[in-house]
Amino acid sequence: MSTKHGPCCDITVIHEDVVERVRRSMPIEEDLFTLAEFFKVFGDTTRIRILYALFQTEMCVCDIAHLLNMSQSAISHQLRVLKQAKLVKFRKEGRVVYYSLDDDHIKAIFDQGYQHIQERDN
Amino acid sequence: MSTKHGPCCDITVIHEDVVERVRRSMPIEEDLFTLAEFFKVFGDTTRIRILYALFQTEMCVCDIAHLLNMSQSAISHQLRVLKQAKLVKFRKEGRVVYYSLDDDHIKAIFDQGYQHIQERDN
DNA sequence: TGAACATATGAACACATATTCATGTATAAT
DNA sequence: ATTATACATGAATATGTGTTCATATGTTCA
Repeated sequence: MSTKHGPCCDITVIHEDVVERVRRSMPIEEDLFTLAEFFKVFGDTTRIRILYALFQTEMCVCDIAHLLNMSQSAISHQLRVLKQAKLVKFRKEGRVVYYSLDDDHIKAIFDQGYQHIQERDN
Repeated sequence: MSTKHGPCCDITVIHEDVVERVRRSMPIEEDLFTLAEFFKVFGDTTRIRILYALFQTEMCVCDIAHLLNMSQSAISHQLRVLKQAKLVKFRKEGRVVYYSLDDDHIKAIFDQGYQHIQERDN
């Protein structure tokens, strides 16, 4: 294992060879950004609660708002985020809009998250 | 399907029965919060990049900083977040601190995320 | 047509968060 | 001991984000 030292943009590097090898294995920047953006959607309690609700059945906006004890506007804004991430889809029936899940991976991702947390908090 | 209407905290409810049924199926508030907190950790490009680097090998702080072309301080702060989430562990060797992954689910979660994104962006 | 209603949306505000900067701590080397 | 090094950390700052408020849009019903 090399023990080279050297500054680069004011940063000391200890294992130049390791850094180079890892650098070549890294996914492209754009993909990493997209992945982070995707997980950011799950990083909010309100959106998590909406998704868990939709695991059970499709629901209209005002029912979700009632269920979560939040304003219709707040829910609508969050549904837009979920819609943009293509995690939910919707159908209109008159003036009522019913939202439902639009992805099979959500449950799997949640379960993986739960597993980690449970093992972690022991 | 019932079509009851009624105000609750200024919110109209259309399907009272559906709301009640879903409410009973919801996980407890604390778990949903914890899960959101967990996913929040993945919702940042820097942390995602660190984790991808550590998929390859353990690395010390300054090497990670060099790899990602960021300051030592910025990396150190983010490593603290990853450490608190128990996603990485570390070992000290003199003054050098080597970080590595501390969870088997990370790769699986990332793969699920990638799958969704790939299917979505077609 | 007009009123009521379900939802969407832009702007404002409050709060969270990522990075920088300065500095502290611990270890190694001279 | 003193200096240099690798990392950690608190404070400050800038940027991002969630909710509220007001209002717009589109549909139903009288």
